[in-house]
Parts: sequence; C-alpha cells; structure tokens
Amino acid sequence: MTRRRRGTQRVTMEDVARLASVSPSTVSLYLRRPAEVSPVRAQTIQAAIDRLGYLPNTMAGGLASSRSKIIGVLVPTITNSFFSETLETLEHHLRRAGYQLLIGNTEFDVEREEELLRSLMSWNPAGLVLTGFAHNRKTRALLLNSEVPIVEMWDYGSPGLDMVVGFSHFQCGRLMAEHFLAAGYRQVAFISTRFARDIRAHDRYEGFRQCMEEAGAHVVKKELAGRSDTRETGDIMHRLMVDEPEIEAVACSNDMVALGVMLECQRQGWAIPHRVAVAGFGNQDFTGSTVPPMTTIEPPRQAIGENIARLLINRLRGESCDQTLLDLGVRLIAREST
Amino acid sequence: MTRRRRGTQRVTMEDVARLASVSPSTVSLYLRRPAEVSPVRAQTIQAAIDRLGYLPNTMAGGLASSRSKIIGVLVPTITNSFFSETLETLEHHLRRAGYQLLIGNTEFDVEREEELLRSLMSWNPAGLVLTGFAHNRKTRALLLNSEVPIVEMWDYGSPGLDMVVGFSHFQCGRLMAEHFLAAGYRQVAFISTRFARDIRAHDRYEGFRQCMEEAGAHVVKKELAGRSDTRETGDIMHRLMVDEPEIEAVACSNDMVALGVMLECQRQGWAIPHRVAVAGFGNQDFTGSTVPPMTTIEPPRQAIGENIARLLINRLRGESCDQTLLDLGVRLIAREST
DNA sequence: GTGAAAGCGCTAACAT
DNA sequence: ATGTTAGCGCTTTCAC
Repeated sequence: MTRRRRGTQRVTMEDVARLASVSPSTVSLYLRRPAEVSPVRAQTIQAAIDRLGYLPNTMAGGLASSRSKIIGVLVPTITNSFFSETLETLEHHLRRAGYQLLIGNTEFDVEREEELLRSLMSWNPAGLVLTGFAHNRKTRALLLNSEVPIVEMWDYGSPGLDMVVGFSHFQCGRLMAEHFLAAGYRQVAFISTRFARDIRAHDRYEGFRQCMEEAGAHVVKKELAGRSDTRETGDIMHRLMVDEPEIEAVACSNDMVALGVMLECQRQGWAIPHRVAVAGFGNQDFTGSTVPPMTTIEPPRQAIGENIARLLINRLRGESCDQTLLDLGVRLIAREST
Repeated sequence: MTRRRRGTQRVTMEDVARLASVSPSTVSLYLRRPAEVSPVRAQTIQAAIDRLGYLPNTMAGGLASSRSKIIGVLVPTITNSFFSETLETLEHHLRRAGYQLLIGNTEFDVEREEELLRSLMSWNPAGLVLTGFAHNRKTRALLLNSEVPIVEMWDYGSPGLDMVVGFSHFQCGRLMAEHFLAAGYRQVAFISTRFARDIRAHDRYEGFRQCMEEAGAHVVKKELAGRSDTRETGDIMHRLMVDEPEIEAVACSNDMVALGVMLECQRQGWAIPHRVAVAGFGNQDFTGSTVPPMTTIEPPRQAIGENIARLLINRLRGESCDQTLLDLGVRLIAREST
C-alpha cells in the first residue's frame, strides 16, 4: 500500500470555484452570505458543491476568520441527568445558531478543570460555560485575561466571573426545611453524596441545616463515600434507624439517594411518611411513581440550558444584555412521602 | 468602551520564539517532540511560554498538519446512562492520547445523523464513532468515501462499515428468555420503550420472543409511547394485569421500565416473584436495592468505551489490528425478582 | 456583484 | 539540533 494520500485529496473551495467558473472568494461569500451573490452564480456554485460533495474545512475557516463557532463546556460529569439534560438543551439551541459544543468532564476536580480549560481555549472558543463558582487561581486568571464570554451555571449567589445562570442551592435547602417544619418534623436527618465531590449538595445541606436550627430543630448529617449508591444508602439509612430511632424525616441530596432510603424503609417495615418522611432533590421521572410518591424539588435543568444559549447568542451578536445574572429558582413538589 | 480587539492580541508561537531567541519552528518542534530539542533551549522556550502564557492555536495546527486530534462521536442521546457512561470512558482514554471528543445527539433520527455527520466531518476528524448500524444512504456514502477510521458501537451482528464494538441485542433477548424458561415461566410479557426510537430494544425483544416461542411459550408485547417513563409504565402494567391476569413474568427493555413495573406490582399487591416475576436490562445501580433485588442484564458500557479507544488509537498509529469486530457480550445477573 | 491578494498561526520538508 | 521556506484552506479587505 502506498503512503496514505493526504486526506483523500479533500475537495477544496478552489475546486468548487474552478468547476463553477468563479473565484474562490465568491464561493466563500456564497457560503457565508448567499444573498450577496447573484442568483445565477448561486445556482452554479451550489451545483458544483453538490457535484463534488464539497465539505468546508472548519479549521481553515476558523483560522482565517480568527473566531470559531465553538462553545466550550465544562461539567463535573455527563453521567448525571442534571448536567446531561442541561447539555442536551444547550446543544440543541446553540446548534441552530451554528455553534458546536466542546464538552469536558472535570470529574469534580478543579485542577482537572484548569487542564481542560487550557485545552478548550486552544480551540479559540467563541464562548465558555463552566459549572459553579469553584475554580482555582490559574483558571480564574486564564478566564479573566480572555475576552471570551463566560457563563457559570447550575449555581447562584457567589460573584461570578461574567454571566451566571442557575439557582441558589442554599435557598433550595431552606425550602425543604420549611416544608419539613410546616409538617411538624423536628428530628431530622440529611443524607448526602460526598460533599467534597459535590459542593452544591453541601450548599443545600447548609441551607437546610440553618433553617432547621433557626427553628430549634436538630439535624443529623450523613455522608455517602462517593456518588449516589442505593446499596450504600440503604446501609447508611439502616445505621440511622438504629442510632437515631426517634428520627421523623430524612432529606436527601438527590432522588436516587432518597430512593435508596425509601427502599430501606420498605425493607425494615418503616411506613412512609408515618414512621419516617423522605424527600429527594431533582424530580427525576421515577419520583412520581415510588410508593408512596416522593416529595422532591425540581431544578430548572432545561431552563438553564435555554437561558445560557440565549445569553451567549445575544452577547456574541454584540447586543448588550441587561440581565446577565439569572436565578432561575426551584419548585418544591410535595407528594405523599412527607 | 473601544471596539473589542480581535481576540485579546493572542500570543503566538512567533512571540514565544522571539522571546526565547529561537525560530518558530524550534518552538513548534519543542511542543511536538521535546526530546529533539536541546535541553538548554527547551528550558528557555518553556520559560518564554510560561512568561507569555502562550496557548497553542489548535486550529492553525490542525490546518497546517491537515489532520486533527478530533474524534467525532454520534449517540442517540447523552441523557441515557448507557451512552453517557460509554462516552465518559471513551473520553477518558482518548484524552490521554491527546484526542478531543466532538459529540453529537442524533435524537434517534437517521436524517439528523446525516446532518450531524456532515458537520463533524467538516472538522476533518481523525476518527468517527457512530451508534449502531442504522444509517441512511447518504450517510453511508459519506462514510465509505472518507478514509477516516470508523467505529460502530453498542451493537453487533450486522456487517459494519469498518470497526464494530458492541454486543448482540438479539442474543441478549434470548439470554433472558432462557432464564425465564429455566424458571418455568411460560406466560410472559415484554414491556419496552418505543421500538421506533430504540432499534436495539426491538432486537432484544425479537431474541426474547423467538426463544420463548421456540419453547412453545406465549409472549405479550407492550410498547411505551416514548422513553422510559415510570408513570406510563405503571399504567401499562396495570392494563396487563387486567387483560392478562395469568401472566407469570415480565421482561422489560430497561431497568427503569422494570422499576416502574415493580412499583405497580407493589401498589397492586402482586408479590414478586411469586405472583409475577420481573426483569430489567442495564444493571443500573439501584437494581441491587429494589425490593426484591432485580434480575437484570449487564451490558459492557465501559468496556465498549475502552475498546473503541484502543482500536482507534492503534489504527491511528498505523498499526494493523487483527480484531476489529468485537462482541463484548453481556452477563445475566439473576436476583430475587425472577 | 465579483476577483486579486494578503494573511490567519501553525507544521513539515529541506537545508544547514 | 536549528533555521528557512512553503504552504494548509479559508476569510477578508480592497479594487474593479
């Protein structure tokens, strides 16, 4: 076999131009602003494009125009319906505006975030979307020195670098506490995935604890070793039942943890909500079907994506935005588990 | 505010070269193959890079070398733990080899797949990963005309375009049927998400049905309107209980559907597995904690990602691979729900 | 409305 | 080991 030809002799804009008997720059213009090319030529050019199966070279275009149609996005993990739904919505809206998402997984690690950010920035992105406010010094410096529009998402409350689209997890915790207090629960627990891994879960806990303690209630805190694991959750709930038998209600850092708690209750014969109340966070699809249906909080997963897309597109169009700090809020969905 | 300068006066390789008193090509060489630059210069250059905060321009590099470090990946949706876990593993392994994932959501639509593929190919990717074998004619043509390495994943059995990494969903269905038959179940049902949306679920159904029918058993088929929705699943299960009260076991197209079925059984007081057995697919985390623990099938989510990365990297290194058609198989996890 | 010419920032021979 | 020289395929003034 001969040395592989360089990229299948890619069809270039010049080839198209030659076939259409126009200059390359006319083809370029046709591709970018078709209306500015005479209808006749437009047709000839399109025909040539189809005939040759021409695909533009994005890299060349990006280099020449020194601006790309890339939006870099950094999330802790895509294996989490919260972020993946936001990503999907964001992708959907940004794509129709001609943008490409470049996604990186920070794995809840700020050093890794910095590394990924460098790699993203080497693409010369048109915009950047990060999760939360926790970045290391270098990341912050990198971001502040660039003129790229930045959105920090899925959180609200701290001062952002540029634009912010999310909601307050602290308020979220308070909301659940208020719900518990209204139902008369005083002996309560908060079971969470590992705080070090998920700062936002910690904020929800803090809001919850503060509000409960203001009312003179007592909060027992339990942390899982890692991510939501129903088995480990079951064990922890079991321990809680033994150690704190007088417990009246359990708030969980997410629905999956709450499911694990409910299943353990079922196993131990603790009636929900009579023996103990249980609440989650996330309003995942299954929460409406558990026995009994689970009380939970609905975060604005998709709204976050939509709003980021809107803000970013506006900014990139050069329109000055009025509202660049968005608290999208949450909704408590009270069901029979509390 | 003055008109925004074009990209913050980006620091270029030339700037670094000037500061380090070497030629740009030496900097380039240092960046690509550090060992081939003398240690002294290497240090000087690195110092200049740090001092200026130089970030290479990937587009320029890609254009000049006419090969990118991009791997395009097309999945039906990232909002699905199957694909998102594969993506995460794939990203992890490919990144350490210096590749960037460019992800597109086909939304289970072959036309959209074609459109996304075009957009991916305009990036001049080093490799392409698609989900399954179902592509339209143009997609197929586009793929066959390119010399880019291609992997079709998450399925196995049909002739692939190039490399294939997955498992047979048909066999998967048969496996579950054999398990049911061994347990003595003859009156069975298969509840699935919408087949039109998920061809692989349909293949599992076909394998299941064929195997059951070979044994003379009867299979009732139920399809959800869309994606796994526990509420709708509950309704469908309820109907099934009324219409086919003699049903002995239910196989589901995924764990979430199976959960919906189990919860409905709990609601109706049908003991699992005595009154009816239930099985899922996916071995999601919670399946071990349901009451009773759920029988399910473990697909090689992560192994798929790892193997694709391996195959792709080998191929891109020019090493000829022996095995480019991989059936990773599945494992049935028998628990108390059957 | 269309074309000529000059890059965009880098890589890759090739020469030294 | 290092520098010189051409591009990579496109966009973008600026003439016409």
